[in-house]
Amino acid sequence: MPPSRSSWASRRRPPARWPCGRCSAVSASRRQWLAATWRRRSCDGSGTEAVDEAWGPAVGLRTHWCGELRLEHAGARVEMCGWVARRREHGEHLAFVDLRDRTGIVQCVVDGSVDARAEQVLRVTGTVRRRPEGTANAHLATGEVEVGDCTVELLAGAEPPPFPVDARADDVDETIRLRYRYVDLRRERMQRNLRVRAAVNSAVRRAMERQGFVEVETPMLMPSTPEGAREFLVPSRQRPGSFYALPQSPQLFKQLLMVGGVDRYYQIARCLRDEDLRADRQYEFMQLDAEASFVTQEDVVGFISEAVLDATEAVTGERPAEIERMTWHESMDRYGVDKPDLRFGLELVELTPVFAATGFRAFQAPCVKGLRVPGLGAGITRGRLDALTERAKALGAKGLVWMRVGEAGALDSPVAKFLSAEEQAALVAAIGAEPGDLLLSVADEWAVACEVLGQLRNDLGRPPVHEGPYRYVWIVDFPMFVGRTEDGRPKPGHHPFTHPHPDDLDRLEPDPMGVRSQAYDLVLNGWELGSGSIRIHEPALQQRVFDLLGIDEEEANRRFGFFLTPFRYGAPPHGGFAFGLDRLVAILAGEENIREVIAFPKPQSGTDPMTGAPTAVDVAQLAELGLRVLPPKA
RNA sequence: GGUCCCGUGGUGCAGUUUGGAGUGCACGCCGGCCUGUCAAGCCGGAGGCCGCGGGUUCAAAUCCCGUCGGGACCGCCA
Repeated sequence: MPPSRSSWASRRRPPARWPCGRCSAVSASRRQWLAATWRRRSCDGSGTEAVDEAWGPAVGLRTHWCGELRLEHAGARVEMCGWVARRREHGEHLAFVDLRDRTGIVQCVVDGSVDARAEQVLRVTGTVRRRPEGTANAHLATGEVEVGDCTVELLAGAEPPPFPVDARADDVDETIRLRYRYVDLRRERMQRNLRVRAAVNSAVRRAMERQGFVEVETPMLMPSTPEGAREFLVPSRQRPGSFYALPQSPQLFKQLLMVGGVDRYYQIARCLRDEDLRADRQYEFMQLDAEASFVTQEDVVGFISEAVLDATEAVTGERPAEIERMTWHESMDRYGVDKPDLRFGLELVELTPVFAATGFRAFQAPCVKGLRVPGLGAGITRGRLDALTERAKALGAKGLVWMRVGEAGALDSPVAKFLSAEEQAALVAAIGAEPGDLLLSVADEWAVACEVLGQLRNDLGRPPVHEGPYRYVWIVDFPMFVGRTEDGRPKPGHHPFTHPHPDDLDRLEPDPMGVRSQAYDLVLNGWELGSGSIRIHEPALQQRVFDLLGIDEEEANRRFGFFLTPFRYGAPPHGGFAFGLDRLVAILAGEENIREVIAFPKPQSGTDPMTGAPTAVDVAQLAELGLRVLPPKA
């Protein structure tokens, strides 16, 4: 069932300052286009009014900001600086110039002609006045007033912009937007996203400091640790042939800060990973990184909850309810993923008991899971059903059973004839089927059945990022190990320093795959914001875990030596967390793609259309580093 | 490394299925007109190696092969 929209709708009201096409002089086609634009803007992360305040004093070449002028300013002599958003000339006696700065747009009236071109930089001096009767513009925050008797001073000329500097640029090829990012950033959407980001950073800092955390910076140049993500390497000039690595995260250093008695550390840290880019991944990204000593998992969860709830409130003006908890097992069982989107229902239904004694071979499996999609059964095409089946197979299922629910609960499905009347009735009852529903089912190992249906659930029901409430959830009790290596060793689910769940310590050796860890993820609307854990601080326990992983003392010292030695000098119990600020900002700004909330991001290719990076470098520069570039592979 | 989608004046799109002159739409740009517009309006104009290379053909934006660029996803991201 769709998420409740009532509270959301009131918060996400359309920003009245956008044109809606009701202006009489606009042609029919333009009016249609404007209306479409207005609709699009109206649901595009506009619940961010809380950040549209506090511009600071207008000083220097200006006395006021463009976007702040209201009726109360009528009569004031004002000076403003900005870019020409729009010019409307009416012959030699009257011209309008819409001047834009980061706060908004105001209409300036020139009694005469003006040679203003788009995106020129102007300083305008004039007098604020109420607009003449009938000429107010309800779509502009400053629409009740205008600046009259204007004189215009040209501060800088401008070539025509490569794309319209307004909402139309949303449709422009992203490479072009990035090549001219300095133009793109003038747009309201980009300005708003930057302010949302700043508000989140600020709120997070204040929350951490209020809770006694101290900001400490950690090195960007560190030794390479080939675990996990691929690293960026930096060649050493003084020691040719040796390399630094840029940090994937401050993980190791923050634990050393705990040994160092800092007790509560946080940092808004830049992290770098040389992995392929995605809508939610950049080479370089920002994390709130935190660690605390002498604390439990509950304490860490509390600290971080405070930070993200503060950040949410700072952006939206509303504080979400306390963040709920869910075990990893429950999340997989009910939603089929470890990062459930709780904005919509479509929960997975347990059907194993229903088919415990079935004669239908496809359902003779350790686990049978079902998904009821209300109303989708009516009118769905065979092609769509085939596509769903293919999707399920691509996700690892042996197949997908689909059933359309007809009148009186009759099941329309290629496999209906294999199911007894009792089984069909029990299925309808268990899953709560109604006429018109589409039922999907996967039978397999528990994990496969859950994961496949969980992905289909997202495919079929997940709302756009800017819709619905903010549904944070903590996923706890992750398994300590996930899968096995080729030689049968368990693989760590989080990282090898994660503390096992205290209740499971005795099962570590006999049943490692059944051991839970004290690792926890924070999830918001189906996005994994970040993860954390209580760390192992006892060398003996660390050795037990290394033994399980097949890491002997020699290898441990070689790989983690600088990190393990300090733990012999008195390491407090500690744990921490890190979450991705770019992702949090994107969701709070209503953006599907974190590139929209980064001032200068890189596209999927990893190259920068504006600066050209990465570039070749001079041979002499390489020689100084003791490097030579191999010829390209044939 | 893989799968799929997209490259047509400065921008966004039609046109490609079924080959027939760079054919069209909206915006922008340049010039002119216009005293209340507001993503102004009216008139006129300029602007194209249809990403690039090769092939098929009398003829290629269109069909085929390759390549480059961009995007989404899988792998990857402890």
